[in-house]
Amino acid sequence: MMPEPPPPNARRSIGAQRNPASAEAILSAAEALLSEEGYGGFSIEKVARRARAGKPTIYKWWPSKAALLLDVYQRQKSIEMPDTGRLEDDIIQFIDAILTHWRETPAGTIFRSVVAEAQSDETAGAALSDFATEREADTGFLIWRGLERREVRDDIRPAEAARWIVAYLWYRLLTGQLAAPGMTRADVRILVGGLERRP
Amino acid sequence: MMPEPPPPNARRSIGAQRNPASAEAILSAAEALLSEEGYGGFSIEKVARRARAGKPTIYKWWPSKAALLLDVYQRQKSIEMPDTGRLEDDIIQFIDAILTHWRETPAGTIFRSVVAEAQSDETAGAALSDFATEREADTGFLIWRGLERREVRDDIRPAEAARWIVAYLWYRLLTGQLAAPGMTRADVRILVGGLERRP
Amino acid sequence: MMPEPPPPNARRSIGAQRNPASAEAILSAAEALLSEEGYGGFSIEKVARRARAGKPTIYKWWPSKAALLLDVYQRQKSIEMPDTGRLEDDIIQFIDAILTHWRETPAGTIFRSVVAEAQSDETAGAALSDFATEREADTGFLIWRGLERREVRDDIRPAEAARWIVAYLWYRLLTGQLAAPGMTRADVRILVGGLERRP
Amino acid sequence: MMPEPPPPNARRSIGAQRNPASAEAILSAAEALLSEEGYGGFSIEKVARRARAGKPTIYKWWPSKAALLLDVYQRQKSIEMPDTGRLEDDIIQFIDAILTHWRETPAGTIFRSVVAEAQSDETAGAALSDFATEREADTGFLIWRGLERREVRDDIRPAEAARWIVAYLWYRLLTGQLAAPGMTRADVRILVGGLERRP
DNA sequence: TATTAAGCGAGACGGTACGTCTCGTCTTAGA
DNA sequence: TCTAAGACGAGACGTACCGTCTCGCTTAATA
Repeated sequence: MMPEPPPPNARRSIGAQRNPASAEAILSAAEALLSEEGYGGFSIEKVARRARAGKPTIYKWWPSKAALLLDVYQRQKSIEMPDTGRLEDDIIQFIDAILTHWRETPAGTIFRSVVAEAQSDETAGAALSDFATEREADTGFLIWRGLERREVRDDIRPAEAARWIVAYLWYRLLTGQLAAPGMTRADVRILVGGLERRP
Repeated sequence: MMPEPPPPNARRSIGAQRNPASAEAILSAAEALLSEEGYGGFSIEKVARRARAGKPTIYKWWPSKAALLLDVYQRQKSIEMPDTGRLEDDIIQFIDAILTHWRETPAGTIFRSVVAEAQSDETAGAALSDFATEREADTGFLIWRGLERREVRDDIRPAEAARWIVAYLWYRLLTGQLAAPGMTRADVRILVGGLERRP
Repeated sequence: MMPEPPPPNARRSIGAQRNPASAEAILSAAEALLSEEGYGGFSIEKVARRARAGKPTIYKWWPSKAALLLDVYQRQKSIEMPDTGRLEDDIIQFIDAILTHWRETPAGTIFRSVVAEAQSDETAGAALSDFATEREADTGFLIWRGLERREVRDDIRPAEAARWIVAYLWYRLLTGQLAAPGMTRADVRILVGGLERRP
Repeated sequence: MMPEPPPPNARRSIGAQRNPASAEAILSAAEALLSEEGYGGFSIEKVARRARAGKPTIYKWWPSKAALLLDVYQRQKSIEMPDTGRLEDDIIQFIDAILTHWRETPAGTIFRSVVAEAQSDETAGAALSDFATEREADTGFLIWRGLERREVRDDIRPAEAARWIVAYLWYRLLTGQLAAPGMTRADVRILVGGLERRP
């Protein structure tokens, strides 16, 4: 009935300050859980069990499932921008690198979870919206470099153009089309070349 | 101990066949619930209560939450294809019509729910993937008409081009950017005209 | 979507230990429910509702309906052994006291429920069997005192003789013959005096 | 969606009259179900499935689970009264014969189910009470023959004395003490000889 | 050096929802 | 008119999580 003393090797409080080992254990457990069971099998309860952490400890630092998911996603390593010297190839390589990353690491599952969570949690929704804007800006660098190289039309604004790329990436993820070799090249040709017949 | 007989005006069995009134009541209740409380407040339990239906009746016909959500979404009325005589305006009007539809009817919330559900339910995932392909084909009609009118480059394949449009629509929905007047026009200009500097 | 916090006056956790107030509320609710609706109207669901307790709280401490019923029965106050100085009167008074107790308090309904439950639940079956043995031993005290007083034949073993009394009590309960004044006296005469014609 | 035609070998209506084959199939299915799964696994639903009968057909002829259980019990073959020429042996043999019957055929399980059902169903309760009275009368025959043989005290009334025997039998059944060789002999000695020390 | 204050694990708590089972009623289609 | 079939509203089953609360311990910062 009385609480057992914890096993001697357990993490304990380190005083009136956050224990980084706990935060680390929780994030790792969440990541592992997501990659093993996906969003459907993800719960704070399981994370706590796996991390040997108390639920209130989790809620204290991440007030919602969404917050924890976002933190887990932020931990994933980011993708380097390719530099082939040619816009079209840059975009293709960038897209394929991200799709591969999503396919071969937990990152894809984690991000799908964030998107799902954002549909029912307003905080996550706002965070996702901000994140999207940020991705547009980052990705805009590819376009900006194309402008520098005078490959891209002068009236193109990098972030707006990048919006198409980000949307396309999410769409591939959410529809489960992460692995479709060749698809990217054809699709990117359309975006880069436009739809209009040239005079 | 004995189950109460239902009130005399309740829906009853109409024999060894599905009662369409129940199906209707369930779908309506689900739609109303989604539009009032969103995906987060959606549960089979609440749908059953609201529809005055038994849970087993729901599970009998829609084996998962995803199946019910998809059926609710299919009930939404579809959008007519605009025909302005000009590809760019067709696309802009089409996108804005859908965004408006999503913003002003429950359809947006419902579809966000379907997407969320698809991230944890494999069946819904497959259905969403199929649905996406279907939308690409439908939307491809706009491009095809542009080909007919010789507005569009000969080497463009309608469904592939349409994929960009569908992805863009989903992205606007999922990031909560349903109402951004003017945004669509600028973005579509990029897709239609392409990124490349003309020689 | 978010679970409502319980009303401020509700029972809450008192830490990582069982809250006796909850246990008490649950047992009381179960007892009240049984006495009002009988075994047929008894369900864990109703007990939880009535006790304002969560179902999992009940299942945590009483893993089956049978366990809860047995605990509720154990809470009933026990009957004092009469001491009239004469075996036959002791037995009659004992039997009538128990029948009255069963008739005028929830105890009778509760014990009938335990017996019923024991017919489909193995745990309850074993518990009932143990309980019966215990009752035989307890009731044997009446016989033992008769032996002490040299009223009872030397070769009688108290618990065996008491088995007849316990069986008789259960039979009266299960056949709904709790109130039949005079019946007990005649029946007990048979047990005490035996069937055999004396030489 | 439309109901399948039944398999060609199914029992069908034989017109505007009760089909005895259905009644038989239902009773057999109920008996088999009880003996295989016990009272806990017994349900009208399963009986109907097993008998390939419609639930309304069952409810039409047996208005409650209790009624069906009682009918199933009545179908069991009855036990012959032993005639050893000596009261005590008659009673021992009678008791052991019934316990053996209950132990080795479905009859024991069925009767336990009837008793359990009688604790929540008033109809079954009344039927069980009547049944008990009937058993007392039947069993009284043993005592009556003892009277005839002048083995039994003149003031003993057969049905009352038999009540002890019936109670004892039920008790052995309900506490799961069907198989305890030797127990019966010692216990019956007490009943027959009485508790009182002879002067 | 002693006290306080926060963090920590553990886990109980009131709840909601899950997906399944059975209840007893009802209607149909077919013989 | 009776049958098999099965849909129906109702509601209980036992389990998983939710987010909150309290406990008893541990430790760093403060007094």
